[in-house]
Amino acid sequence: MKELIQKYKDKGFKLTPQRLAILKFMDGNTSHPAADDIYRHIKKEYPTVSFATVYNTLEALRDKGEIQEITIDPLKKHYDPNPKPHHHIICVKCNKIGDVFEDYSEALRLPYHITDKFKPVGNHIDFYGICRECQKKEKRRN
Amino acid sequence: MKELIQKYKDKGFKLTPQRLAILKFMDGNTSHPAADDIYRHIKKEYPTVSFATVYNTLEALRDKGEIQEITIDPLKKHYDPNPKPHHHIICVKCNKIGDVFEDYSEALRLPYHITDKFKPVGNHIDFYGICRECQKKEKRRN
DNA sequence: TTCCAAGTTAAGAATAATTCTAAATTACGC
DNA sequence: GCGTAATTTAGAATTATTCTTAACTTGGAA
Repeated sequence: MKELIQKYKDKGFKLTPQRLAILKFMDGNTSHPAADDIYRHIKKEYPTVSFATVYNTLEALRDKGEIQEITIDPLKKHYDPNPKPHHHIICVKCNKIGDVFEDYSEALRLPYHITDKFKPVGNHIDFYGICRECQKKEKRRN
Repeated sequence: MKELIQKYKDKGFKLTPQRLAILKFMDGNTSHPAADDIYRHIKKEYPTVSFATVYNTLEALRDKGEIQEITIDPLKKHYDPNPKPHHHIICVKCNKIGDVFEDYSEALRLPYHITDKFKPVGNHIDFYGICRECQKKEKRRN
């Protein structure tokens, strides 16, 4: 906790109570929350918090490379406090998102006719699947 | 053209002029248009066309497996008339999207601790890059 | 410790993508 | 040509996200 605060102060990140609450919520969180999940959680402690604060903070953290914005759910962005490059798997039924830390970088080479047109700067794999809970629901329905 | 019509008739897809215009626009289109690109194009020929028609048609085509909905641009969905599984590369500056037909399927195996929790149903790689035009713009700025 | 500038917050308006509604219209098999 | 089921339209509604602006904090400097 102290480390968390120090880490951000060192980076010239002004620490307001709202931001601290967001940082605490995100720290080690593997649920890949969307902005409104974060908003609803922070609102319990700071009932007057606004969406702008949530989005501002997420944007600042993203720009500092502290969190990742995940574009896998067509409905909305999700956020991952783990800044290490990794991949994700999303349940096509309920949209739950899981982490995939496997390293595929060696395999993901682009052919010349692509690198000729685009200078590569990164990649991300969207895996699609059906989570255990949704598999169970499917069975029940039969 | 005749084949295009027959193909959809055979599938029990009611062919209205608006739908035909959308099909024609999409056929062989590699620009990965978003709904409003399609809307603006169709509107030239059918000035009274509505967004609902565009979205309805895209949804129907997606459900029939004729087009793919691409979730790579955090701002909006894009559509690809090529139903064959493949990947994409997006320019992080201008959001232009290119196709990547390389086959990485052998490499994209998921570890057991993931398949234990999610039954895999597919995957898609988002490559990020900077397109030639945006590279040029960057240079000019220096 | 107090002060101040720069950055941050809150409320709500604005924007943008997408979906929904309900009534009018149309495709197409018979 | 008819009837029905599907489709279209206009516009309202919804949802995610961004913007605006005035009031308020934070943290460094005096």
